[in-house]
This record gives sequence, C-alpha cells and structure tokens, in this order.
Amino acid sequence: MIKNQITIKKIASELGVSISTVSRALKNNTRIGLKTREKVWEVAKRLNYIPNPAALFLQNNKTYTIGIIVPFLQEEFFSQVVTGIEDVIFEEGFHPIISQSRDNMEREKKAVESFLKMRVDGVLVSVSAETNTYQHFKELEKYGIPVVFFDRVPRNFQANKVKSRIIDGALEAIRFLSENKKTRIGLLNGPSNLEASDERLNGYLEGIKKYDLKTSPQYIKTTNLSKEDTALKMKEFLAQDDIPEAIITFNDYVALYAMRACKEQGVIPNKDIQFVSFANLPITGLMENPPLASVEQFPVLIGSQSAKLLLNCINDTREYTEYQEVIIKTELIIH
Amino acid sequence: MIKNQITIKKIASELGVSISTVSRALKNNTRIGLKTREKVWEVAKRLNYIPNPAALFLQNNKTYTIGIIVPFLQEEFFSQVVTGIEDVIFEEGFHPIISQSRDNMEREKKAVESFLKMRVDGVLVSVSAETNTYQHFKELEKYGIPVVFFDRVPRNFQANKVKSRIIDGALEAIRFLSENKKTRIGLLNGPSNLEASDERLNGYLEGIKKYDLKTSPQYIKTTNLSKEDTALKMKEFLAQDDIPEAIITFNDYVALYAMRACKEQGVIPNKDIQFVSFANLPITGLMENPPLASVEQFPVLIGSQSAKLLLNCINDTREYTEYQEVIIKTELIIH
DNA sequence: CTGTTAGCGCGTTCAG
DNA sequence: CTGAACGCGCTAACAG
Repeated sequence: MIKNQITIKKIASELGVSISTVSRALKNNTRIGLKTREKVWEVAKRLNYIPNPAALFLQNNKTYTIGIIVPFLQEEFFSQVVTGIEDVIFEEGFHPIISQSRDNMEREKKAVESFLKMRVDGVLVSVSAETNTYQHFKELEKYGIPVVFFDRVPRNFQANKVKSRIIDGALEAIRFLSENKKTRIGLLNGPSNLEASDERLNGYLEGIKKYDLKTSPQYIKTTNLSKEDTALKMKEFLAQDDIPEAIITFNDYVALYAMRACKEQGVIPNKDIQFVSFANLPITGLMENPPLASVEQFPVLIGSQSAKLLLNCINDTREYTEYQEVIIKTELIIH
Repeated sequence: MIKNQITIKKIASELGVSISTVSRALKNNTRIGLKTREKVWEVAKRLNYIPNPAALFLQNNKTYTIGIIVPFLQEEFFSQVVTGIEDVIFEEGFHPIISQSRDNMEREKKAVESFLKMRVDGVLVSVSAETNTYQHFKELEKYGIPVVFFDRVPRNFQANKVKSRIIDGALEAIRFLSENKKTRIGLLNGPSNLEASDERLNGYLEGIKKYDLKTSPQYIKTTNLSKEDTALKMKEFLAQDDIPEAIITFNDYVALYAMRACKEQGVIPNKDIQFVSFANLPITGLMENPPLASVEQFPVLIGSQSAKLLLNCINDTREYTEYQEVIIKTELIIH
C-alpha cells in the first residue's frame, strides 16, 4: 500500500529536464522538440503517470464533479434518469456525486451543503416531496454553481427546468379511458408543491372538459407519494358514495400502492376500477396486473437533456444568463 | 453568476491580520487570542467562507471521494446497497462517485480508469457478470487505492470481500421446498465467474444431500442474468423430459424472467413449477405472484459493512494489511 | 527550443 | 500571541 505519487517533477528529474518541459511535452506543445516529447511520454507511460487533479482544481476552480439529488435511487424512474446523466457527463470528463433526499427536505439541504463544500461544478436535482422553500438552491447560485431541476421541479421558482409534457400525457390518458367508456374518472395526484402535480391536474381538467366528462372534488385527491398515505387516500376513494370508475395516478408506484389498497378492500383493480399512471417503469412489465396504461416519460432522455443543459450553464462564461426550460415528450403506452 | 471565491486571504485582509492567523483561528488553535478568533469566525460566517477542498487535497493527498461500481443502479438490490454505503461514508465526510458497468467489462475498466484519474480514496465494486480478469483492480492497488468487493465478488482472486451467507440461504430454500413435498428441485444459477454462483451451487448440492433428494445435470443451468438468456434457459428446462418441480434462481430478477417464460409456454409459475429466489427485493412485494419465497440478503447492511471495511482500509496507515472477508447473514422469507 | 518563476488556497514550520 | 515563508502539483507568463 505504498502511495507512490508520480509527479511531473519525478519525470523531469528522471530525464534531467525541467518541470515545465515535461508539462508542455505532455500537452504536446509544439514548442518542445519532438524527440524530447517522445522521451517524456515514454517515461510517463512507464511510470504510469496520472496528473493530480487537485493541482488542476486549484488553478481552474473546476472539480469536474456534478452533484445529483434524487428522492430515491431505488425508484427506477430516478435510476434511469441517473443513467442518462451519467452517459452525458462521463463523455465530458465529469463525475457524478449522488445523494438521496429520501423525500426529506433536511436531507436535501445537507446534500446541498456537502456539494458546496465539495465545490461541485453544477447540481442536478429532483426536489423532495416535502420541499417548499428553495433558499438552499439559491445558496448554490450565490457561489456561481448552476442548478438544473428535472422532473420534480419547484413551482413559483425561477430556475433551469427539464420536465415532461405532462399535459399531453394526461389528455391521452383521459382519451384512452373515455374510449373505454369510462365517464367517472378520478385523479390521485402528487403533493401540491410540485409543478408536476399542477400539470397533471391541469391536464386532467382539460381532458375532462375536452371529452365532455364530469368531475367533482370527490374525484381528486393528493398523496405525499408514500405507500401509507397513498393507501389511505385510495381507501378514502373507496369509502365515498361516488366512487370513480377509473383513476389516473401520479406515477406507477402510486398506482401499485393504490391497487394493493383496492385488493385489501376486495375491489379488483383494472376491473372494478381501471388504473392509468405516469412513468411506465420497466418493472411494471414484470407484473401480472400492471396499470392498464402508463404515460412513458423517457427518463433516460430527461437525464441526458438535463445534463446537457447543466454543462451548457457550466461552460457559459457570461455573467447573466436566462433560465432555460426544456420540455420532454410523453407517450401513452397501453399494456 | 460571479464566482466570488472567498479565501482566508480575503478574510485576512478584511481584518488586517495575516493569513496564518486566520488559518489557525478557524481551526480554533488556542495559540490565537480568543478575541481574534471570534472576529475571524464572525467575518468567515458573514462572507460564507468555505475552505477550498482542492487546496486540502493537494496537501493530504486525499480527495474524500469513494468510487462505486455496480452493474445496474436500476436493480433494487444495488440501489439499496448504495443507500447503505451512502449512510456510512457521508458521516465520515466522503462523497460517493457512482458508475454503472451494465454488466460489461469494458465499461467497468473505464470506470476504474476514471477513478484513477479522479484519485478517489477507495473503491467499492460489485463486478460485472462478464468480468473474468481483475488486472484493472490490481492497478488501483498499485496506486495505493484500496478496493472492497461486495456481493458479486470475484473467484480465485485475493481481495477484500463482503458477501452473503449464501449457503445457508440455499439450504433454507431446499428445506422449504422439501417440506412442500418437492423432490425434483432445479437450480437456475448465475455465471460461473462469480463466487456467488459457486456458493449457490454448493448450498444447493449440500441441501440435496441433506434432505435426501436427487438431482441431475438436467436440473442445473446457468444464465448470464440477462432477460433473454434467462428466458432461453428456462425454456430449455421446459423442453426436457425431466422437468423440475421447483427451481431455485440466482435472484429475484432471474425468477421473474423465468416465470414469464413459463407463462409464455402455458406453464403456471408457483403451481406447475415453484420458484424460490435470492434477494427478496421490495418490488416483489408489489407483485401479484412473486416467487414463493426469497432469501433476504440485507443489501443495506451489505453496503454499510462494505463501506466500513473500505474506510478502515483507507485509514489504515500500515503498509501491508491482510485482506478481510465479511459474511452477511441471510434469511429465507416466505411470501 | 527550454528553463525559471510566480501563483492557485491552505497548513505548517520557523521566527519573532 | 502573531507573521513570513515554504511547499503540495501543476500551468502559464516571462526569460533566455
């Protein structure tokens, strides 16, 4: 376990040349004679020279690290987004540092703090279901660290955002259910601090109008996305006098939790009540009885687009830039 | 977006003291007068001073980053291991850098290379299903970077390893099936480069003997863990003259893929053929018809133990240390 | 074509 | 009790 730091200094002394000659030779600076360059390279290869990134960081003020915050890595949606991010930033020589907020704002703040200490070059974040203040992200910008929100983007907060064309998805979902002769369609939505919830609601309401259906406050509920709360809200649906024939859920997990709650009450999902959800996660493909349809959100694409936007911000040398908003297509997939 | 680097130099000039006074004051060095210390802290707070990690890296040769390689983040098993790792290293001020090999050795090598460039302080890895040479990991050790393998640990390769007590799990699985009056039990195992496959096989064979059952080469097959290969091998099982009544699979995913292949052939899983698997992933809890039982491997614990072992290696100043092996309990969970 | 020097931010001698 | 000076590894401006 001997840390044998190979530095350009060692290479220089090995060859009896100066440090800067080595430095330049390794950058293939044409000012250095070809023979010298070749000799330097030869020694560097032989000694397995790897430049010390810390020295570079110190000069450029760039760490080539990107902080990523997701609620749960365990949710396929987020791990797929991370895959998309990884693909893009790896190519550019950046490294991802991942933190899970576990839908807890305090953890999210701690992650931000640690990114600050780490001096990451940028941050990608899908906010926790709890997050209702955004001061911690403002803090990052104060230090010149750009932030891009994806999927779970905050409401009423100016920022770079990458999100799905949820409204279209919701419209498609309603069209599908309406063609299935369902008229009483409910919405089991996410928490109201998320723009994503707003848009599901707007799409839902637009769809109701467009396909000439009726709705009522009893048809619309929100969950904090936890298993427990989702089951609770589903049971509220079932306890009502006016039970929807179909329910559109915030995402596949909410659908699965709700469907399980149905079974517990002797209600058969997708027969007594039809479910359509968002996300179209691969695991649902391994299920016997997944939601009838789900709005594909192309998470890998969300990840890669977010990463590209962030890298643009990082490389942008202008002092002030407009916040960007990127919208990713959606597509209703019928199972 | 003005990068306003606050350094101890700025604090020093603000207060009209020297740089080293600030440096010492911030470390609460008692050699500095209490009043001075307080003033320094006050200014540091006000200016939101955060020490530049690069400067520290440069001196200590420590980046406080840990490289993690997993096959797929999307598999709940691995994302849970990552959670366990995160919990431990975060407390110690380390940051995780995650790479996915996607069961491809080339990608794994690239990840190692990038960790080398990054000068991570240690590496945690679950090898790809393809990996059959370990030179790239040796490389890390050459640079004094300790490596800990978890779950998918290599065979015939001396290293730090954290793995499950698979044999016990396999024995329990056989006991369970044997109590279910199954006598013809098959094994759909993982690739032979993994110790984990060996152990499943050994446990299986031990169980067969212990519970006085019979087996045959026709009862044992291996998959490279992909959906396609798994389906193929399952269909081979079904095409045989001697079809097992029950099958123990390498993990839950293999079970789910195999069960789907069964359905395609009109064979009803868990009725015509019973399935027992390893991992006991949470998603199976959302399934209608999961494997009948699964060996819980406590992935979060695997993660935290691996991280602890790695941190020990990192903090160990001795030049030569023995490789450690940690075994994590298992428990058959009946669904 | 190559060497010398300063400096990135910080901790740590060594002086005072 | 405090300051000046050096060095970590490297690049870049400045000399020759």
